[in-house]
Amino acid sequence: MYADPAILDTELLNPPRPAVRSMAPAPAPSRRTREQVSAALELLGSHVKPTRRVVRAGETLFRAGETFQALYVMNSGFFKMVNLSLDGREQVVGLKFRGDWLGLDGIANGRHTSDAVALDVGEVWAIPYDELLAACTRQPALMSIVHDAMSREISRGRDSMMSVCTLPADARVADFLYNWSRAMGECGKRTDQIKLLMTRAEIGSYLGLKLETVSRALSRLTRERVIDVVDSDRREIRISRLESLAEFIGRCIAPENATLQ
Amino acid sequence: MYADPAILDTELLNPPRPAVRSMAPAPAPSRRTREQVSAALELLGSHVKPTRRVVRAGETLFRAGETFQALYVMNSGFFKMVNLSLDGREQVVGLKFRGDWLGLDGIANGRHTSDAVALDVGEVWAIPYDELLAACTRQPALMSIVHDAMSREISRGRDSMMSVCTLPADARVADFLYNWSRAMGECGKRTDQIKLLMTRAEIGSYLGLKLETVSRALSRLTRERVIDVVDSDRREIRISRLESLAEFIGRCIAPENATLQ
DNA sequence: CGGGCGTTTGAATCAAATCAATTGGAGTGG
DNA sequence: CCACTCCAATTGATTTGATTCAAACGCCCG
Repeated sequence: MYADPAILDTELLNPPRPAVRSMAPAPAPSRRTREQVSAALELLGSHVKPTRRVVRAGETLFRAGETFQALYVMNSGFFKMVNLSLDGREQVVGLKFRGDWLGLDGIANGRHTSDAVALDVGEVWAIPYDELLAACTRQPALMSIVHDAMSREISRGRDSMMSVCTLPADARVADFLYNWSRAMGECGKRTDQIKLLMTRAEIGSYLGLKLETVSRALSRLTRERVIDVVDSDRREIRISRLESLAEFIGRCIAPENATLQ
Repeated sequence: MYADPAILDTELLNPPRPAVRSMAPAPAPSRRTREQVSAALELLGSHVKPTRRVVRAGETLFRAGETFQALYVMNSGFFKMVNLSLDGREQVVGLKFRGDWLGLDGIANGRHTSDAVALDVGEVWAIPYDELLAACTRQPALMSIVHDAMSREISRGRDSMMSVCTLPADARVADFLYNWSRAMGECGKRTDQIKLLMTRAEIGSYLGLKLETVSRALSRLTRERVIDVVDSDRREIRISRLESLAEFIGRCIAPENATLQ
């Protein structure tokens, strides 16, 4: 994404690649469709009997430290995953949408390692882990679904890492909006107007920024007509064209090329 | 880790927790023993027939964009995972040690999303994914191993995120050394003297820092007698006491408390 | 011996954090 | 209804931690 053919493959950290490689098909953006998610949920519902649970905004599904015994699949709603280190540092380390699984990090540990906090009303399906394992051996398709979910979480984590480590503040916020909008698309919701369910502080936490920096970035995006803050409480954002967000990011990375050429 | 009872649970991003919660058992640090890893490898070897492959330093096991068809389990050696975005940003997004799995992010995609580059000679076991799936249905214990590996990768990714987003540069480098040393322990190697197999630039990339910043951090750690650069090519690091690294991190977070009290 | 690369270190610069003040709702209670 | 507080957000001024730019060193290798 945000392709800019000007700069490509610095070969800084990697052995030189074969020339063809730049021509290789773009790493597929791991897009899921609403239908795929629904199909997965359906399969799941028919092979295990998940306990449906409705959560309201602010409720906590589980907390770090609690013993792990069930996974949760989101049927609707939004969650943030919050990590707290022993020395008191706290961070939003992930955001979850429909079709995502919660609690995967607990499998290896026997304990959850973060808190799952609902950002809105939603429904999750609780699946005791041992039951899931049993069902997976009977139903290989189910196993694939679980693996896919875990794999996707790994990829997303890396993308976040990339964003945080290689993008300046403004671009990071733009990237955040871009991804949120895409996620809405995957849930079958509108992508051109999104409701941020977090405070600036929470967004900042997720992006490794302070709340003032997030606010300034949003102001700049508004000033440059990339977004509109449709208001009431400043959390409703209109995105005219999704590509303009990508372009904005490109401008942040390769500045002053606006005048160039 | 790096517990400092002074600051605890800011409740900034979270609903207030029940008071007992601070007393809950510390989130288990997901420690693996050398024996656990060996047992897993053994089970794996006896239920699928992995193709053993020896890689030499600098070799690439797979590249982003290649079609995914096999997973790789490390029996020895070290790998870095490198992501390259289309606009030319490049980053080391993960480090892998014995017992770790490579390529998990490809499952959901059908393509690998990063390059796996060996930092040293090592042996990996290649396991075609479809064979693994088949074996998992026959052998539930195998499935658990795979899930554990994925789960651990998810947790580790979040830990990295925490480190990058909430620690200042010096502490990040210290944390990096701490984790590397722990990882060596899990491989059954010495933890008090470690050989960094990366340049400062690579370490910086992994930590979201520039190479000069990494260098300065290492200098400071040396000056404060937390580490020794045992030299030749500056990559061999002696760590007298692992706890002093944790203490150093604590000092970075809560400065000037040295004089306080 | 000379060139290249990784590293260290200093000085200048810059992006983001910090500090601080103001606004504007939402909710409360008189 | 208005005065009140509380909290999220915005914006400006200032500071600071990390980057950038630059120079120099040591080491390996042809």
